[in-house]
Amino acid sequence: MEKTLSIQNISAITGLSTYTLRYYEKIGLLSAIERDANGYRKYSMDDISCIDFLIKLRNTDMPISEIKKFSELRRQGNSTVTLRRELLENHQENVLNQIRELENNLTKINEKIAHYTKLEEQTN
Amino acid sequence: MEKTLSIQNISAITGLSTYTLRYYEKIGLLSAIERDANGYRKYSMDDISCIDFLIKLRNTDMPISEIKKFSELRRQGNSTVTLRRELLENHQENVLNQIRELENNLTKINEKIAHYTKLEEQTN
DNA sequence: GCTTGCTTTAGAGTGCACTATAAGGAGTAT
DNA sequence: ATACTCCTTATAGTGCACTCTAAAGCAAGC
Repeated sequence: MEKTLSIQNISAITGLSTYTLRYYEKIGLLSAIERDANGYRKYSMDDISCIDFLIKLRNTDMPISEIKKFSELRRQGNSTVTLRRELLENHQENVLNQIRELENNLTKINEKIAHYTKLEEQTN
Repeated sequence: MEKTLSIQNISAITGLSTYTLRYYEKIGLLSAIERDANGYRKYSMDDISCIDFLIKLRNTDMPISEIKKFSELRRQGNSTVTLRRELLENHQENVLNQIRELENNLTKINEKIAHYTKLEEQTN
């Protein structure tokens, strides 16, 4: 009685819609998922890890084209570990820049809030 | 001989394309820009500040619909200062959450890089 | 055996934020 | 006066990342 995970299960676990899960598979972000006798998708625990990681890449604004490259490298096996590391290190830099820019912009927003607060105090 | 700023100037200063500048004005992110005798846009220093700030809102992922609300409040004058402050404070929270989530995801990316580095060391 | 509810696929549609095109007007240069 | 280069408007097109629809298959319950 091994646990088989349907597309609905995976949708509930990952938060991605079933549409998105099929879409990601079709465009090659996910390796072809195993099928049962009916042709229904049967997800493994390993598939869940993959999906969780690619969600993190998406959430840090890696474009789908780049995630696809990463997935293809993974499918090519151990010989691509260095390329995968390099791809992630490049992305790491992007994420750091994103954080820095958000922080800079946040400072300006804070200044504006402070300005408005001052105006409110003057009006009272 | 006062300096008049054309749409090209503003494009160069702000980094937004002329298309985008006209688009932002049309949908109401920018208050109607002054025109010269030929109907050409004539931007003021104040317009530049407005544009610079709305670029910061965009860069922190405020949707255009929300920036539009903010711009409309500004146009309504001093009585809306509190509403504008509240809108920005709400956005401030969003930006903080974005930063936090990026940092969490970055941690996972870093872990993956460390994992790959370890694999590379074992292969050597 | 038929309905309900899941699954499959290919392909169409959506929403956001631009980005480009087309048609025409005005100012300057030759 | 004609070409060039800017500007204007309205409107059409693009790219990304989904999101949904349509048509059909299978399987359990009544």
